[in-house]
Amino acid sequence: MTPPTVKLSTLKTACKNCKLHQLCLPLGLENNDMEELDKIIKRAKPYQKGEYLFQHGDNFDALYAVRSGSVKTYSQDDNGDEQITGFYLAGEIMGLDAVHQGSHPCSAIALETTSICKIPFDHLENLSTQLPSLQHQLLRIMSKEITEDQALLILLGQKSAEERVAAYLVNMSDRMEKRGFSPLEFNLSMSRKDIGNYLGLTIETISRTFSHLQQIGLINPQRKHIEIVDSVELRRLAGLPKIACGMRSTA
Amino acid sequence: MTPPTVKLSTLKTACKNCKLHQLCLPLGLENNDMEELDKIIKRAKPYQKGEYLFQHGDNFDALYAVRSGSVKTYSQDDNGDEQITGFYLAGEIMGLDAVHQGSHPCSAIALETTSICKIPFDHLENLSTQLPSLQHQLLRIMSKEITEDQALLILLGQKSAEERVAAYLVNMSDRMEKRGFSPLEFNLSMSRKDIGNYLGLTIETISRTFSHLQQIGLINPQRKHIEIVDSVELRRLAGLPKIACGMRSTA
DNA sequence: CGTCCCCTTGATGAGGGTCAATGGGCGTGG
DNA sequence: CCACGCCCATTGACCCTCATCAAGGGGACG
Repeated sequence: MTPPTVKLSTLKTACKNCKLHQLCLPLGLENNDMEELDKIIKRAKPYQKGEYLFQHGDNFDALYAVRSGSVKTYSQDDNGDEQITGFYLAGEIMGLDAVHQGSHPCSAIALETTSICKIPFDHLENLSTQLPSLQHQLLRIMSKEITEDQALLILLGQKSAEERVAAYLVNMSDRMEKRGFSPLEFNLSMSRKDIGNYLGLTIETISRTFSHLQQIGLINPQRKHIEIVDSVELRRLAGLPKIACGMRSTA
Repeated sequence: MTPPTVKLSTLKTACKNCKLHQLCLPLGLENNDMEELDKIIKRAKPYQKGEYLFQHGDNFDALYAVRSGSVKTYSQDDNGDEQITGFYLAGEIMGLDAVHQGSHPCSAIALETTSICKIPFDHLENLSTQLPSLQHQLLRIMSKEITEDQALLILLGQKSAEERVAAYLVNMSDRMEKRGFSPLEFNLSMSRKDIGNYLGLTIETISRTFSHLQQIGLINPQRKHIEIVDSVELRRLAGLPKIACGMRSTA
């Protein structure tokens, strides 16, 4: 099932009333600090599927936190080759890579109807000097982004197609669970093509690998809907014996 | 030529007298702010080739800035697969990925005799709340790390062996130039094996690609010593028409 | 001078890319 | 409500790049 549609009333919820605040920037903030953060956050109308949040080269002025829905980000080089660098779910923050250049090095597109909290970066920086716990959390989130990119590097540099797909599914499963959804049955908002690009594989390989994982009884894919049949074995295949270890997780 | 050996006297140079400060953390700091930063930095004796700066799982308490020499960092997963995530030259900063977990997710090994500035992270965080320009620079450096990892993702996800190697050489060339060395003639401190691992290729493929690039008159590799014969064409092959664009650069 | 390690080069094969055809939802319009 | 068309996904056949296996060269260092 897709994440439940969010009523417009809840779209404007303040951070301290937002059920995501344990997954998001406010993590670790006192209540009154959270109110300060809340004051600078802008909540606009939802983006439709396929709509750009920002594009490569756009001036950077704010971070984007997913409130509901999902987003893909991709960078492209001068040849036009595109690489999806991340899928972002509720509570996750985009735009951290833009701080350095002052402009966005990648583009972000909504994968479904998606609502967003925009956090003006200059205000956030100012506030961070006054709230050490906010500065700390901001640094932690950037650090996590690095860790996740590096986990993806291992995947692309060292792993077979099957290992990559298994790791991807395990990662999505863990992230679904963190958001209160079933870890064993969920919908992927991204296409096979997107998954393939993200994992450095072609759409055909993704499709074949899904089929094979189904044949050996690990998953049961029905188009976008994924049922994980044998979570233990899937994790073993992914090379992640225990719980999540890298890629985009949360907290 | 390897970067010139640094006399011990210069090892203890304060930030404001360090010729690297335009490439390093102090970038953008006023002179007296730089002195504040300087007070918290620790400069230990050089690491020998092959020596660990820190290892996967070590408690995180400081960032590591390269003063001279070079370092490789690599992460490993539960299967023991290793992926080199970066090569760090003078002025570049390691350990940013450890902020999130509070322990190092990767290991760092000196590729040659290397001197380091250790920056205790709790002190740095405290100082950052007092010096907005330091906080800003810290965020910029973390952001740059993300951008560079994402450039490597494009390389691993989308590019052929030849394109990867060409991009790697162009990147090294640009970084050498930023440090005042010749961009057309320099020494690689890392082995072919390390380059291969970094680029998601085998040592044999690296060797063959070097040979081929030599045959078509783009480079002239003599073991560790690389001469770039046709920089323009090499950049074109790398898909980087103009100047540097991604991977680890500096500033 | 010998040994070790790193690098180079060649031969072979597999994993996954490419090309092509078919199937199945879903949205749109009649 | 149904029909059409489009897009996404699946599956098969073939091929290419790069990994693997193997052998040999050449510095560096004792």
